Amino acid sequence: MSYIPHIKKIALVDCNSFYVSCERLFKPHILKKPVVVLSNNDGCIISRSSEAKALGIKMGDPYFKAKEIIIKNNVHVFSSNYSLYGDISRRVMRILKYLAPEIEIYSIDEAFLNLSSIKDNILPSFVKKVRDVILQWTGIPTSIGIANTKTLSKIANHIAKKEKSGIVNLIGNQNIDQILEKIKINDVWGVGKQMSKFYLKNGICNAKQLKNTSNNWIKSSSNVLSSRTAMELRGIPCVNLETYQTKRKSCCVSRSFGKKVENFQILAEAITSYSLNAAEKIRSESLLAKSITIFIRTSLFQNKKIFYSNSKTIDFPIATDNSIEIVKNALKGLKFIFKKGYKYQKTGIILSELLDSEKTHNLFSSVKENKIKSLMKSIDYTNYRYGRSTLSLANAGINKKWNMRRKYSSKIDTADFYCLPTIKAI
DNA sequence: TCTGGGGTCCTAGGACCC
DNA sequence: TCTGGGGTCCTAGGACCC
Repeated sequence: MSYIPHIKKIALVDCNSFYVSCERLFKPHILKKPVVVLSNNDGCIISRSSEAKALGIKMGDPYFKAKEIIIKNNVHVFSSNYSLYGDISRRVMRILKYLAPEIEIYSIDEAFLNLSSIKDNILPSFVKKVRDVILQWTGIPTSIGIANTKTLSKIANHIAKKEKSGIVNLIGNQNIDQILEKIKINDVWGVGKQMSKFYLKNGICNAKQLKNTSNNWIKSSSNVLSSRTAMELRGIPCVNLETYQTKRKSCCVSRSFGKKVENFQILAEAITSYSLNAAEKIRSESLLAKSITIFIRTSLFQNKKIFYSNSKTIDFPIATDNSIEIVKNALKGLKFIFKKGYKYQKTGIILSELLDSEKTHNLFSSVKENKIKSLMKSIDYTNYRYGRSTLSLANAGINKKWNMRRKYSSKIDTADFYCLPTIKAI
């Protein structure tokens, strides 16, 4: 068990209904109204304003199932716009880096702060300032939970969401057991669907009960991660703060189709386009891929008898970031697993065993390879400058009829000059 | 008609070796 | 004829996160 003594105070900063808050930035008229944001393809509900939550709309609900409530209550609906959310996220994180001594960016809308060096007497005013500055500079409301461990700071944050101040500090709280008793077992960070079911079967229904369960029993009936969670509930830090950004180990690009696809050529277009996308991504992070996995599948929600899912992994002879090489192998893999007569719903590729290209030297690098490198560089620059897919391979298709649905896009993007919000002078 | 996408880590079990 | 036991490495699949 790893014990991490230097962390004493951890804050979790979480943006409230982040995607909804981003959409609201440029549309003040939806500020107090129920709003939801849909996943890719307008499939599921992935962000809800508090007003939408109050209507009983659940996280992850398929859109078509919630449609009735949505129409009846005049809920504002948006397709997701990741370019905008990513840009706003970067702004929030920049502020946190500026204000906090140490930060771990945990997800697009969350960050852990190490506040161990901040004295107890100024902690409340410090945290309030963080919250106020983010709101003032970006317009994004946040909640902040403070505790001795990451798991407890998650719980503090969970409670802070309902507080008017938006801030909850559990450090030194004498009634911690009473608080943990009110936290349902499936709301504990690190306890998912399967473990909840198992714990409930064994009479462990809330965070307090998990905290008081023996480590040995947890470890033997589950794994080390679960026992770490229990330790963290006791206030013993076991999950470290990752303050430096490690390079990713894999890169996946996949999408569901707007309409089911049977035709090989259309699948090939999609796979080509996703491969180009992934290749560009790893180049921008100076990574090289050692292998590629291509996968296709039919819908999970239809007739199980006609379900087909398959994948193929191909190793590159030499780790690469070359778009042409990656596309070539992706199509080879697709040919291998494609079966006629199925209505495909989703396809994608995963580049894995990623290496840091700055640390990798190829003994066989040649003049030809250097030429390819500079070709990739100019493609990336052009696409950065003039918009993605300005330069592409003909194989990726021009019309992209298979592209996903985005019926309710706000078409605002603070990261793209041509999609900036405009103000009409009257 | 319509049910997201992108990650990480752990474990069990097989293959292989001595 | 009897057919051991312990170690490592790899991979697929599962569970979790947002």
